[in-house]
Amino acid sequence: MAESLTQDDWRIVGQSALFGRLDAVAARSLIGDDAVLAVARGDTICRQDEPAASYFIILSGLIKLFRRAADGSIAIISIHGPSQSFMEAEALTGATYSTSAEAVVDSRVVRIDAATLRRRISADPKLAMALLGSASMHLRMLLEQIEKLKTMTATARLADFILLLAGPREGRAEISLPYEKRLVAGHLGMTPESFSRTLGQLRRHGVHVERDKVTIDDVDRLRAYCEADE
Amino acid sequence: MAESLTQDDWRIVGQSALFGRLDAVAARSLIGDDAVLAVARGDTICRQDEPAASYFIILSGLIKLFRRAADGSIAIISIHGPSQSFMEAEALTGATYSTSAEAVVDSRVVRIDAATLRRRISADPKLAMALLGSASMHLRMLLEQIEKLKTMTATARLADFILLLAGPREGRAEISLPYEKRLVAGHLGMTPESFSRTLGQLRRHGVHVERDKVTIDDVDRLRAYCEADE
DNA sequence: CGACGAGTTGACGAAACTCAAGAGTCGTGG
DNA sequence: CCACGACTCTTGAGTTTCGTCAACTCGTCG
Repeated sequence: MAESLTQDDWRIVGQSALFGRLDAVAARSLIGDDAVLAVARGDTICRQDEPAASYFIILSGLIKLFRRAADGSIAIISIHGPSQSFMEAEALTGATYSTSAEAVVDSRVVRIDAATLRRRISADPKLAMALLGSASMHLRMLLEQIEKLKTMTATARLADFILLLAGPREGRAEISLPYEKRLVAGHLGMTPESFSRTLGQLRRHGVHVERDKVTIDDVDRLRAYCEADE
Repeated sequence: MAESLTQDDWRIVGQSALFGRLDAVAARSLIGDDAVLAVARGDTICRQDEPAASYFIILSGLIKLFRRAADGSIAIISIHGPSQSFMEAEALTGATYSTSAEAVVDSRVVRIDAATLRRRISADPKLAMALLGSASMHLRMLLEQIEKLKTMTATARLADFILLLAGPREGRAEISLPYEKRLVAGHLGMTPESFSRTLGQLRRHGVHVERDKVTIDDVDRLRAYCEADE
């Protein structure tokens, strides 16, 4: 289960918002030799409401964060990929995990001990700034998500998501969905059924789907629709 | 426009998550003598996407944070009261404000310079921890909000909100809405019309409304409904 | 082959928004 | 003191959106 980091792993850690501005020595001193956690698809990495003893950086794979509501239904909060970190704010403040984390596909993550981090932070103000930057980024992501949930229809949110995948491209674009459709649906706050229908409706705006491949006839046209809704 | 802090003001600042664990001397050194901003109802304190030069602590009144979407519609993110801080993460990381802030009623806030804070943070690791704690708390609030938007119906969200106001009380409870109904509606992600109707529907569950006074016949019954939805 | 899970599709109903009109409240100015 | 306008809140009617339940297809894997 526990391994040590490869050369490639260190490169990915170095690209993270947390360690990007830290020198390699400082980074290595925070990460133990047996810090790598290999998790299979469906494995739980940490559970909502349990004490936050560690935080994590993703080396490979995909991790979804979700919350379980009082009535048992679950809300997917976000889905993260390589070199992204999660649970740092919880671990640092000694709180409980505010979401559960589960591997969407087989993944590898680095587990970093919170107590060690807390000791280091007193000595290194740069580390504090890095953590604050990361927390600030997460705040921004969540704010955007709330804005979209409150102001956009499900159709618009889906179009927006596809456009996010398309990136800054123009004209025709072909992309593949990064993970299962039911997950995308949950991420966007709708049911798989609605997702399927909505995707069908977008055909009218030049979006074609086959399997997990999505083709956009004209990115700008879709973007225009998305902002105007209509 | 600019005043200095009264004795009471310092007390309120001391109760904030940011300065609660800091000694008074450290707090005073961060806050200038003319730091108090008196804002009238409707005044804007800062604007989304502008560079974050300061952050704020509320002394009195109510401040709403909101985002303007691409299509012009606005999403209320949160509403804060005395001794709560906002924009600290943005100010500290030198980013732009991720929401706009506007006074809901006549209010007084302390403006704190971000550059000063950034200098201090290197010297005082406690300050860094206080800021991280505050950011972590905000993250938690937003997560909860996303969970509720994704899993609860508007009716359940409204019931939940009323229960929040009722606090840990049991049995019969009479409370008054903290601010205009249209604001509450926006906060819960619905239109004023839906809010009005939904409030009417809750009569079936022992909720009576007159003006801004809300009476709950049996808090536990409402709580049960809220968790089961039904 | 058969079981399973993901995805799609259909039918139906409930939830929520829009547009529109009306009631009540408050402050201002004549 | 009253009339007016501005604003909030409510109510009504009609429509759209979205979730639910169910059946069915399809690909995968044993």
